[in-house]
Amino acid sequence: MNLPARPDATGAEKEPLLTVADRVHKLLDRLTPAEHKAARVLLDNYPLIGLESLGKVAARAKVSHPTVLRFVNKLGYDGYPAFQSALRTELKSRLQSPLSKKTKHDLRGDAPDFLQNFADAICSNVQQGIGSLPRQQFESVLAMLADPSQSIYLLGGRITDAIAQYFYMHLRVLRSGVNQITGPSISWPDYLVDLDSTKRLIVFDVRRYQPDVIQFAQEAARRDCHVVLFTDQWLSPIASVAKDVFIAHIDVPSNWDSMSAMMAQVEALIAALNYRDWPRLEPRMQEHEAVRMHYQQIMKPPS
Amino acid sequence: MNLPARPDATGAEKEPLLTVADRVHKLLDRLTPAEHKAARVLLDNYPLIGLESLGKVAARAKVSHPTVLRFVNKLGYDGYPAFQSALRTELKSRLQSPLSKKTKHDLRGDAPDFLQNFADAICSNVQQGIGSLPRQQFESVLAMLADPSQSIYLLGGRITDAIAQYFYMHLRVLRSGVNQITGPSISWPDYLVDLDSTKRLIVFDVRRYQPDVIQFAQEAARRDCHVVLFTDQWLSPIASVAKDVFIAHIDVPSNWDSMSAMMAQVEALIAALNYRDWPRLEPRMQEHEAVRMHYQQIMKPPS
DNA sequence: TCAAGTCTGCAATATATGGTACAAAACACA
DNA sequence: TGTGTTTTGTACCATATATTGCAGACTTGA
Repeated sequence: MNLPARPDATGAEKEPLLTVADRVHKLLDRLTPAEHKAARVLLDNYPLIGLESLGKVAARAKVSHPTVLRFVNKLGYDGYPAFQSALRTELKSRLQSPLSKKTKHDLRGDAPDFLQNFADAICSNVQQGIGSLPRQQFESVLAMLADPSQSIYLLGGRITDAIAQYFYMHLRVLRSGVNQITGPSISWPDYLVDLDSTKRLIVFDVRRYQPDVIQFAQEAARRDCHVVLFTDQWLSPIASVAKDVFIAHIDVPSNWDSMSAMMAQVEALIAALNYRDWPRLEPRMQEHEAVRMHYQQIMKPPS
Repeated sequence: MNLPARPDATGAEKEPLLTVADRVHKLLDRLTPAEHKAARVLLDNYPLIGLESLGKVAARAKVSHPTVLRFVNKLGYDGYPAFQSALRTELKSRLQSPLSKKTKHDLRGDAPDFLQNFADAICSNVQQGIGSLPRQQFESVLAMLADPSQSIYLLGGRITDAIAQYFYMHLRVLRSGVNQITGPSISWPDYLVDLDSTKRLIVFDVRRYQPDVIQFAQEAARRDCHVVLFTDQWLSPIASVAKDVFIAHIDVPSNWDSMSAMMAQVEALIAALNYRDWPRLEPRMQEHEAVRMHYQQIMKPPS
């Protein structure tokens, strides 16, 4: 699925396609002797030396600080920090895809496969989102979900509402006392009356953080309601009032964010809850299944 | 979170081999709340965030500079530069071993546990689901989604309805003529009147295939409506009447199925659609954004 | 409720770092 | 050898960054 050359409307897209090393190679012969020394040191210790300070690099190359700086400017970066930033982003993508053939693709001008990149990015997000779960927090939320005496309220934003609903549908089967807050936000305050220290609010909020969701969560927290937040790596403002925060990366090579990692976290919670409390849950789930089957029967017109 | 008896290897600890992440995990529980936030930010963006400046990390974690510094000191490093230096050395060795094997395991020194298995299973599903997309079919569905003259109807089952909603929320922004079929299934037949050969039905159905969904899709197909199906590897009965079928694996080590791979497919479609038709979509999306912002403004009570 | 202790951000400070101006050095060419 | 140009390092400055002290905020336990 090599999508055709993308209309360059967003700009700033071309720069990252060239790695720092690429740029160095390209103008290696046009460099002055002292700058050449700096370039060699960079290439020989690529890329980590570039993350050291300007002075360290200069010392290693046995040239003066300004020489290194001039070299970096010639590479096309607006200052040493910009250069370091470019290195970091490069390093980031290299770390994410262990089988890093990316550079080769780029060098050849080969468009890397769009779908494959996309899948890789999502996997990376999923691994990150599940790997970084602090176990203690995970356990405590699990205990909370397992305790039927603690009523649970679920709320999501415009996009994340689907995740909230997904979670809701599962929790409904597993326990009682689960509520989904839906409808126009003007009607949400009705729920606030119920939200006190004996209740739990699970809220989803990702970037372009939604004012009405934030306000609701803050108000709930003010009423001593235990707030559990699912958010992205840039943290919703709700994070400061939430007792538990689950972070999932949502960035993928797209104009849209990806909720897959967040979904995975939710699914992990559901799976763990099941695993943990199976003896207690089994009868309830079987009954659930039986009731649903029976209901389907009586709804079906006799044919 | 090793749900089955945790191995909890108590081997002799090799001090010098402790990675930064190891240290963080070790004293995660002993950290103060603000320090905990810093730790989370570090782990969630590990390790590159640690190479940013103290201030950047503090800002990201929404705590003060000194808090981050105190956290770093607790880790056992003599100042922030020392901490960064440790990260660089660690990164260096990781970059040298080409197949950076199972980072998560190494970082924790743990046996693979429940969560890790879960994440691996999901990733495998995602890769499979996206890798196996026939490109021609992908392209044709893409063209269909891009054509505003073809009205689209979305339908999901009990669990997959959340995915349908998720897709709907995105498509709504990208184009007009998108409808979500919701509510009790008894009311769905109303929609059938509209479904003819000029309309497209996108239906989600996974195992325990839902009779009402199946029946609706079959009836739509009989009326010459082009049906696109998202299903699992065991194929919903709808597959036989659908013009396009997307298959996602849904099995994970859990009593519940995982919709993550299906979600990833949907997100890939959205991303590709964006990528492909960006020039045409951009004005619409910007207007969408502007309208939403403006609406938020006028809804906000003057304070 | 109060008092002891802990935690945390603000502000001040010291230091490191990046950036610039300029002059010495090296070079090219007559 | 001299002159104009390029290259390079020194010295300086401005800013960013790390570090420390302290006081207010918060928690804890009686």
